[in-house]
Amino acid sequence: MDTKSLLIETATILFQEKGYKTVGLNEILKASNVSKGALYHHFPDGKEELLITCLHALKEDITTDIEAIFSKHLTTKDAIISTIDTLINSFEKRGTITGYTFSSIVSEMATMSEPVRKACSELYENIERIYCAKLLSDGFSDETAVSVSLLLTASIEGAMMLCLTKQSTNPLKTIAEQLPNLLEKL
Amino acid sequence: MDTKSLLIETATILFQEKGYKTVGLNEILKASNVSKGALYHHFPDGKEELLITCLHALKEDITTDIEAIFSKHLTTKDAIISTIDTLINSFEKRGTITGYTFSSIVSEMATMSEPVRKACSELYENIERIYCAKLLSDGFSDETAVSVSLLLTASIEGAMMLCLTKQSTNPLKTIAEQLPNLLEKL
DNA sequence: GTCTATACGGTGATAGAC
DNA sequence: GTCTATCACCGTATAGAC
Repeated sequence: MDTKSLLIETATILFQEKGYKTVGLNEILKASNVSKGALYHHFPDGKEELLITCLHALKEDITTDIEAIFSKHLTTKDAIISTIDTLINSFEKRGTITGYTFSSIVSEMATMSEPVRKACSELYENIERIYCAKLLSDGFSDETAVSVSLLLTASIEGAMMLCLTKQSTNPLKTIAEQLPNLLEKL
Repeated sequence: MDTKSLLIETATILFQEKGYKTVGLNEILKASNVSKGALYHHFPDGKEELLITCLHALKEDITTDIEAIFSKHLTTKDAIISTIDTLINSFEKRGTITGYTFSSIVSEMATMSEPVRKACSELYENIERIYCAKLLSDGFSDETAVSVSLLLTASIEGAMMLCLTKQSTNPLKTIAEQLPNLLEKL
């Protein structure tokens, strides 16, 4: 793999696991066996440019993954359960959730850097768009679809936070039980 | 006010607004007009001890505030709407949410420091306990009350994250519309 | 209890050889 | 394109006077 891709890949994992400020350039460099000079060659604006590039790459990956899950299931209900299952598995394997969340980056950087905030915003919008499309195909009205897709995104993101805090997958499991309730009874 | 309380108060606000790593000791000291020597007199273990103390104080404050709101309303539905309204007002006034969330600290520190993780965990448990008690008094079963109180906590926390990202209060407003739906149709 | 001055490590970033 | 050496700066933490 080329140096730039390697940098993006390792940095993405580290940022997701530990947040932005916590991860130093040296840590990324050591983990990827790349020199400081090479990094600044590919990312002249340094750490923040690297982060934004990571977020863009992450957007593509997440979109692809969730779309794959959603195309495999007929209803939003089934697709959401399957999505949450994937998150639970990821959490049980790695202890942290990588690949789907970036809450640490949002809460650290949303108020500090406008470009980063925008990149995060686009990411959430993409996720909501997928949920929304499925809800529409389920037969929900435009308005409900938009509202519910936001509620789904919020509750999943919040549940991941609770999983991190309680160091348990129970929060995700609980909402996986409760959310279908909501989707059926609309 | 005594130095120690002043330190806790200003640090709490800054940590909530900007996260843990982002806020330097110097920034806290300058904002509170306290010297470095005084800080290390009151908090010999430094920054992390200060953070944990802040989280404990925050737990008391949040518990008191939410309990006050919940005692003013008859049903969980009304109480939750009122709670979310408070959050929306706070967000519209200050631009960031202080006083109720600490997501930045959770996502930054949960995997890094066990004592901090524990303090955050206690905070969430307190909030969920209040929700749960009200749900029981609404007549829900034990099991549903526990599950729903977790879903409420998760969706509110997640919605605040989305508000931060989108720089809008719409996410909170949307879930304020959707959650009653869930509470009625159980 | 509070102050100032200082220590020391690590940070992001740059320069220049190859 | 990649390396090493070096930069200035800021972080937390400490020491000792008052």
